[in-house]
Amino acid sequence: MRLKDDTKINSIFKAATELTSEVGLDKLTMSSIAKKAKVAAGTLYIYFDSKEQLLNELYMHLLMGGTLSILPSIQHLPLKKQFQVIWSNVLKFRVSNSSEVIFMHQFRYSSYVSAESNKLDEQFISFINNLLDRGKEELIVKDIDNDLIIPMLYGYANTLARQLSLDKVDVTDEIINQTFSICWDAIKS
Amino acid sequence: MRLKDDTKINSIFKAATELTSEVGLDKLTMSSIAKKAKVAAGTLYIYFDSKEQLLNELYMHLLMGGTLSILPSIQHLPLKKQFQVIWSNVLKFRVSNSSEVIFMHQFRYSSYVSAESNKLDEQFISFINNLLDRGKEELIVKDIDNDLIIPMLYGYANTLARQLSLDKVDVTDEIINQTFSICWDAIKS
DNA sequence: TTTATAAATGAATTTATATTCACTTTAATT
DNA sequence: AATTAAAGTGAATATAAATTCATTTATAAA
Repeated sequence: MRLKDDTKINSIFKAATELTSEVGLDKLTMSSIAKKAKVAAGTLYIYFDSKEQLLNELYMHLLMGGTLSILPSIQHLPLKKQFQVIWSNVLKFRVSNSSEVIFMHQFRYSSYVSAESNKLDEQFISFINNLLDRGKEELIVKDIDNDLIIPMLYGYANTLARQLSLDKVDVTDEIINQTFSICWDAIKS
Repeated sequence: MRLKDDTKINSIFKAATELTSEVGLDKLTMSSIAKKAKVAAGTLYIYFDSKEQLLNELYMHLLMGGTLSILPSIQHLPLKKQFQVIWSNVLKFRVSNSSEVIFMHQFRYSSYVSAESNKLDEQFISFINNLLDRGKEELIVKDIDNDLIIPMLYGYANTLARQLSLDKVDVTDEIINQTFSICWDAIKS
């Protein structure tokens, strides 16, 4: 008997990601994914139960391979340095993977998103939460509810990366330093 | 002869806005808009050429009635105060008009958005640009490219307002002050 | 009142796209 | 090499939603 071909899932994911960044999530069709991935439309249903499942799997795949894997084991570094490493990684990753970021952004606010996808998202938030709490203990982070701080980091990263990608600016060290100084001044006490 | 009924456009806009916040832009259908607005499906096509036009008109309507009208005539106030007034207005408006904000957010990143809608958007950005430039002249704002600063303000406002709405937190003066201190520390030199 | 004209209706049509399925191909197992 | 079970195909089907249009209704003007 024949076995499933893992590289095929990659082509499917790649096709869906690129198409979304080209035409938008709302114009993304199963046939166009199939065509771009060079498989038959029916094949998509061997690997995924539905369009909804395909998109959720893709989202979780990108979240794990990208944003989450970025959280390095940097527990030993001083807090500010940890934030800086994360900021730099997130920004560089996002700008050099702009199709992925566009897909994630559009998917994140669509009605396709499942409970499971949502849960995975919270892992990243939770990591930042811990970092902020420690910063407050060390008295170097403003004593403001994390729920009021995190949207700044999250919203800024999203919006900035999207803008830099669209403008095809490449992320120099100067840009990283300048934008990080904005972030850090925002949250430091 | 019979005349068009302006209140009908309002019901249509209201229905489309609320439905988007309930089910998402990608599940928004012309029939559901018609049903909720208590008009026949065909009636929508008397007022609008297409779904695309309806959504763009709605977006521009919200942008003008909401975000843009928020920019007050406060030219006489000191710069920091101007930012504070705008921040407070934007936040309060966004949280108390969460359906509108959800619609605008989902529409903004959809493929429906027309060149005209895009252009209107830039008015707001341009106002902030001027404010930042003056801040730099007065040496109270960081000497960093506006394109690196604005995404912070814009992304933070979006993400924060969305979060506050979802959590049904109401915008107290304390929240406004705390979040504004985050913004201001971020951009002040 | 009557007339004329445009608004309003909603069922019918068109169009688009997710999903299925009868069939073909592939490759692991015997 | 033969067997067989699952992958792969793509045209056909089902479904859903945008748009049209023949008809009815409301109202401004005569």
